[in-house]
Amino acid sequence: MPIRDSQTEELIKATAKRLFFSEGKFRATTQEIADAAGVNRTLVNYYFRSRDHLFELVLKDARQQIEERMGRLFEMDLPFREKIGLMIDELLESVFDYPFMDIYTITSIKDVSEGSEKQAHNKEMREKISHFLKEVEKERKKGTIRASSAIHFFLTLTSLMGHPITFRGMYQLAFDQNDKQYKKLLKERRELILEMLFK
Amino acid sequence: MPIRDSQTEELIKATAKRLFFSEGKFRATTQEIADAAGVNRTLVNYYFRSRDHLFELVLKDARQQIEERMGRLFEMDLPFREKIGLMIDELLESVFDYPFMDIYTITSIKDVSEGSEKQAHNKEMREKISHFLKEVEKERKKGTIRASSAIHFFLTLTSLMGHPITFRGMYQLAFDQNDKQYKKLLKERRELILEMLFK
DNA sequence: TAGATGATTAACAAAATTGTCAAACAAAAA
DNA sequence: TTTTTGTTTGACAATTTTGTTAATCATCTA
Repeated sequence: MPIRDSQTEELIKATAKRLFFSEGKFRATTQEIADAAGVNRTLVNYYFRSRDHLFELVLKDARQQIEERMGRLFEMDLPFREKIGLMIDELLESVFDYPFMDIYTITSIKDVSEGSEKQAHNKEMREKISHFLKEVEKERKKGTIRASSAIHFFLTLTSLMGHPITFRGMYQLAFDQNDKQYKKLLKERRELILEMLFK
Repeated sequence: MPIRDSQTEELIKATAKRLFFSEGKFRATTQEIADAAGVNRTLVNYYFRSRDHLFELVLKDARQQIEERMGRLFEMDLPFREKIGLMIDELLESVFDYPFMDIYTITSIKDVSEGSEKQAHNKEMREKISHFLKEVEKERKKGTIRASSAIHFFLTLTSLMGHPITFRGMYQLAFDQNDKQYKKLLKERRELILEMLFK
């Protein structure tokens, strides 16, 4: 099958993405990736040079996928409370795909600080957060939100949204719930979170 | 220095604990551990047989350290709100020591489900949580807390307490804060969290 | 002082993982 | 059909990490 019609490259990439960031197997070997994709191990090198190269590519891909969605939301001109509501929906639906994305970020935070490309990603993140904090501060002065400062609002929001997703595996085990039950539980939290954040 | 007066064993254990669960280097090799402790690599094997053996030992150790403190708190006969306040303090002071403890738990959650010893730890955890949930439910019926159910209360509490600690590295980078500043920020959240949880 | 005991070390072997290479293969183009 | 191009495979070498072994060292005790 010449002339680049093979789906193998895409298959390997998708499989690696799932292993790394959906199942949290950051240490998956080339052999494990190849087995999961049902292809010969050498093909991983053939299409992606090295394991590290593949990892970086997939990391960038998954991040972009998440950030694009969230980015569009940030830009929208909506009442503040509605926007936050949409952010919660967004997380519940999309970030659910890669629950181990942010865990990787934490465990590699020291490496993240170094490296020019990572520095850039870093700066971009800080700017986005800074922009969001200003928006929150405006709202806070209007007196519609409970938090005593923009940072506290931000931390409360991300905590309430992120933690139950990050620790999903643990809580499903602890509460003895299957995927469907747990998702339902998280959906119930939408209004609950909004009421905690706003007066 | 014969007759077991060497501090090397303890030094290696402490160093490994720090690397694994304070710095999040779960993959630290025997060589890295030995270097960090300033001893010969072979001594890791001499005292602990294998790397896995050392890891399990240190994991058990760190967990016990955390659970003992939190356990005592659970047992105490105090007004509910005070108890929750103490739990928050506890986390802010002690769990700070091993911020990567729970991250390890997540990434190894599937392995955790298997293995008889791990099954036991699992069951113990579920019983503790179940006991706590009953206590919350009693309180909820009294009408002193906001949450619509014990599980929601539990999730809100752990989210607000845990998330800023889990993601400490990221947030310190994002907000450009040093350790002292961030700890101060977290202390400010104590009252804030209590007000969100209780009427 | 001589022997015993525990601590430390360097050298070695085994296993796992990675990346490269040349050969085999399949389908399209000449 | 033959050639070309891209794909797939097995074999190999290099590297990393681990755990064992035997030798050496230091101190305590008889």
